[in-house]
Amino acid sequence: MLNINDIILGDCLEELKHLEEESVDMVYLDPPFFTQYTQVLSDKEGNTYEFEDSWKCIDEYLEYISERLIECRRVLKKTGSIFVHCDRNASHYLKVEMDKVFGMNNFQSEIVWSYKRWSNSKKGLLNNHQIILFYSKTKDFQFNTLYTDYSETTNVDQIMQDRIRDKDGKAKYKLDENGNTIMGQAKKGVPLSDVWEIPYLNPKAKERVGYPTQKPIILLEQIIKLSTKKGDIVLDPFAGSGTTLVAAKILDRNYIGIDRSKDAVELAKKRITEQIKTESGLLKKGKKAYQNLDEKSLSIIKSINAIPVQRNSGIDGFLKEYIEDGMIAIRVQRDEETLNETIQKIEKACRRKPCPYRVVIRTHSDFIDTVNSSNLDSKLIIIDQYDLQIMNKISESKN
Amino acid sequence: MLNINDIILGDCLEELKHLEEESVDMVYLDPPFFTQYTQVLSDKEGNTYEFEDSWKCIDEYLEYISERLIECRRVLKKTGSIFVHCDRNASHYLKVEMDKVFGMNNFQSEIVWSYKRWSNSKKGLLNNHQIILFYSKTKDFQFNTLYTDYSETTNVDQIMQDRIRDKDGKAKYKLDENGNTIMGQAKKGVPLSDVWEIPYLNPKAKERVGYPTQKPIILLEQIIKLSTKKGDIVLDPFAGSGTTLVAAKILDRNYIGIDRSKDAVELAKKRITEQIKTESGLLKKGKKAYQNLDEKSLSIIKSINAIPVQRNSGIDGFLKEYIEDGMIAIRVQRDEETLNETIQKIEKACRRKPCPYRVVIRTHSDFIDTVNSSNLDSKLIIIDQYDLQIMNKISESKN
DNA sequence: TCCAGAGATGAATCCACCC
DNA sequence: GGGGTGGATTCATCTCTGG
Repeated sequence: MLNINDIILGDCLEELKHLEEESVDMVYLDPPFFTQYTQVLSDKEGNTYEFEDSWKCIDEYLEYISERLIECRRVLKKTGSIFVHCDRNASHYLKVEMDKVFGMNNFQSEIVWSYKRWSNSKKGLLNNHQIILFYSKTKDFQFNTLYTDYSETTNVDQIMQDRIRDKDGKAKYKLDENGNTIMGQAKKGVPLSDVWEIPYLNPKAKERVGYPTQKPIILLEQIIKLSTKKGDIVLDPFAGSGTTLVAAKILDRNYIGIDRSKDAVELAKKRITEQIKTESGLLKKGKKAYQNLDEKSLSIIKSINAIPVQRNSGIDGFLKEYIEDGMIAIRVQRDEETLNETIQKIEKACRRKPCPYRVVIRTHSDFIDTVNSSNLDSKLIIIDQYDLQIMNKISESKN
Repeated sequence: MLNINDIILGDCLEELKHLEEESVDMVYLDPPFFTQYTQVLSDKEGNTYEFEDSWKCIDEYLEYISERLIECRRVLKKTGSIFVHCDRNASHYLKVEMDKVFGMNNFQSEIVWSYKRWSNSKKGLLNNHQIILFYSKTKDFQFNTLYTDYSETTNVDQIMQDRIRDKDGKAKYKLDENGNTIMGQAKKGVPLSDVWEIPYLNPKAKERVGYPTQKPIILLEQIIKLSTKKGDIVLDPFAGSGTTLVAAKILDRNYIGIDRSKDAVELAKKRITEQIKTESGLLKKGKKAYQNLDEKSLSIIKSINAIPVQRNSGIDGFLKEYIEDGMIAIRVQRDEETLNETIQKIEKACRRKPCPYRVVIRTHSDFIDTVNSSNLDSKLIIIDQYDLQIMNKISESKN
């Protein structure tokens, strides 16, 4: 018997044999990838982690995985599930193996973990997702439906209102005696989809322990919440830096971890005692918190040849057109702003930046005379919105 | 030889043999799904469409696909690519076949088409994505990088400033001799990722023509834009309702479509001729198609205080502001129009209408001198687009 | 022509610092 | 102290070069 809440050093094929059958509630499997050479990756302290994943061919790799999958299935309870993190180049072969071991009928979902990431010059599309296969052992698997917020375009009233069917089977809103719609019970939200947008572990995140391929804790938390309840046992046969185990501990689940690398086991043990979880501002506050551009300003920026920029309170975007040695910053005057305020904002934002020219789009004519023209240099360009220009020309033509 | 810009009735395996090798720039393949029974589906008018996709076993299905894949590869140019829309249940087997036919090295991307869709609550995660495999014929494939906006969390310094690396590989902002930051190169935005969030075709959308598994036109447009240029040939061996062909037509690509079903071929032909026959036919296909065609004009109209009008031949919108005895008509110059043409169009459209003033927004500077100014009266107002005005002011300031 | 190793890449985002 | 902004770090990278 393996101890619960421990990380074992060893090959999971051997170690799993010490585990009783049908004793585990969930398995998260993040196996080494299929690369045909030995990879040595190192963290910032200079520790190296060697992946001995040098397989002669894909079949040898698949046999390696398959043997371990069979053991995983054996130790899983009848109500258990398994989540397999896939290699981009071998995911399809992996799924074929999964079908063999767990059965096509027990395939539940192909989860897409999608994220934005720093780019690097590449011909083709940016690689911004990974696949996690979700299989159950039987059809009576444990599953907790999670709910997300309704999408912004959904008509909430429509969700809230009760409906009945008339005699033709058509659905209608239920009305009370006064003809008003009746509100139904508040619904919980939309059931979780199989596409998960979770930020990639940032280079500067405290959560990072330096282990390559480290996954965000939130990703594992979501998997654990879906498939287990408190007190259940989570197994990670390729524990690595121990993210799964940390997530299990945070959520009051029990865990068993196995890894071949001594460094990894030590790192994981240390990590569990001092859990550090990054508070992702992006997930917590949402994208909206960073958006400084309202719909109108955004449409103006986009209508010309310019790139919008959200996370800056003074600059709305840059012209794509390039002048000698610099970019041209643009700001659209907001409805509640005087022209002076708009100018101050863009000037402040550009103060320490190499902006040879700043452009303000004036959207309304109030307070024009409050602009202190002595402060303006020729590098600040003020352009009137089209309708202002049109009205000007019309009054000119009348005189 | 098959004719270009036509839809052929027949099995693509046979028909493709009439096509010369290395003659096609892109193949979009949306094969029948692997279901082990005959599907009969019907549209809202009660017409039924029968799919004979009943295969005895997965191997038979794969052989069927594989034969056709080989033909597709043969007709593809060396610079060509293929996009295969995958069945949820057979995608992995399909990818194994693709690896065999096109080679692992020519695998470019696994595109995730993600969408939000209500569905009956089954146990498990909502199935909200589909996979499109992107392979090229050789490594010298044609590819046009598309750009998207920066993330909300990106700060402007990242975009503006150049960096260098010291000998330890650490990145720092580049400074000139005075300690000021140095400008970066012109930026175009973020290269497109492999996760595409495109709304699933609304069942009630007018774009829907009743044929099952119809794909949104934007999805196909994106694929075509990525992999082909104007005048290239797009092949769809399972053309179905002809979405690919319509998208190709809209983007000035040539197309060849094949389908086994007489109904499908007729439907696709009808859809394309409608597309060509009346310009306003586009409008019937919904707002999306309209927006797509004249996105830029529409965003300019929307960015000012104006009401967009449906695709009149000469007028894009009217100012909400009212002058004495009439409305002010606006037209945005199209990329392919000279200023003269733009003026003629709006003047013609306004001839018999009470438009005291007409406004033209000039979007590019070609052919300016061809305007015969003697024809212009003061009731025609020409306004430059913001970026033209900005560039003018900048050159003024330099003199 | 293929492989290995060196060198270039560039935006995302958490964190630290500043006002 | 709280909101906003500048800085730093990263890539189971990607591309190019030389043997």
